Amino acid sequence: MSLPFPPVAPGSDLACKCPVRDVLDRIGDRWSLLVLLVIAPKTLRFTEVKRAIGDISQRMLSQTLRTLEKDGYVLRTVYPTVPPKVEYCLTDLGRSLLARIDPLVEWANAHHDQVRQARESYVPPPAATPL
Amino acid sequence: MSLPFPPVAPGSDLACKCPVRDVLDRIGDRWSLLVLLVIAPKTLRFTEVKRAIGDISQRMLSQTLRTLEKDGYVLRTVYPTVPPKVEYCLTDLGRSLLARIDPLVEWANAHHDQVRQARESYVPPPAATPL
DNA sequence: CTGGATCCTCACCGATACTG
DNA sequence: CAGTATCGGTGAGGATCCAG
Repeated sequence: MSLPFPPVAPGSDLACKCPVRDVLDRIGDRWSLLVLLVIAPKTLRFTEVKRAIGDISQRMLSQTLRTLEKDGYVLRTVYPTVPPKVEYCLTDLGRSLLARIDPLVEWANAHHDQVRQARESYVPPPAATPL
Repeated sequence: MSLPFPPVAPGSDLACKCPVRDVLDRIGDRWSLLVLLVIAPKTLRFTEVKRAIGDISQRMLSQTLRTLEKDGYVLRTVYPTVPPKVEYCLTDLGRSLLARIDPLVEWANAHHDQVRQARESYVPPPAATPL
């Protein structure tokens, strides 16, 4: 089998975690990827990240940044000032990952129209022959 | 700003849909990516796809394949035989997309250990100074 | 400013049963 | 074999309040 991941027995503990799922399930969530892209160009503060994305709750941003930091993609720097100041930037690992993601972003921008067109022109197969 | 996507006003209709979100939110769901990877090497039948992934319900496989077909990534071919036979394969668009995803998969396999290690060695900042 | 704690809702998804 | 329909549990995530 040349699959990049093994089949998972339905009953098995999900902890099996093939690399593909383990890594991509994380950055595949609603916000992680956007956060990585936002802080990629330059180090940003919490509020700046929030503003750059726009629609993201404080809760989710905090949570997402924490996970990204935990996975080693993001470096969190705290300045013990008052009011507090916290900066976020990519680690080498984060930049390494993002290098593989950028082509994907470019692709999305380039082929977005094509996808939208496919959606519009799609005709669902007849569910069942009515009388 | 050199961001690959614009900020989204919190109150705004989500239909704004920048390409990045529109494309990646879809394939970023739990199953789409796995399905694409599974049918990439060769055309497969419904049951074969299901078996290859292992833990995926009939419902989600059906639903995922339908969406992928609608977005133009997957071609669905029905053979009017009995019992019915339906085959799924990638379209050119699907292969084009997958070409940008494969590097990501390779990266995941290559750096999985590094990520896992980062997670283990992570120490959360003290929540608050206890008495 | 930077979050943590709580509450609450809704969409996701699995299980099951049924059809062509 | 290849799905659709329905039901119900669960968890992601938004809103809000509070603290350092």
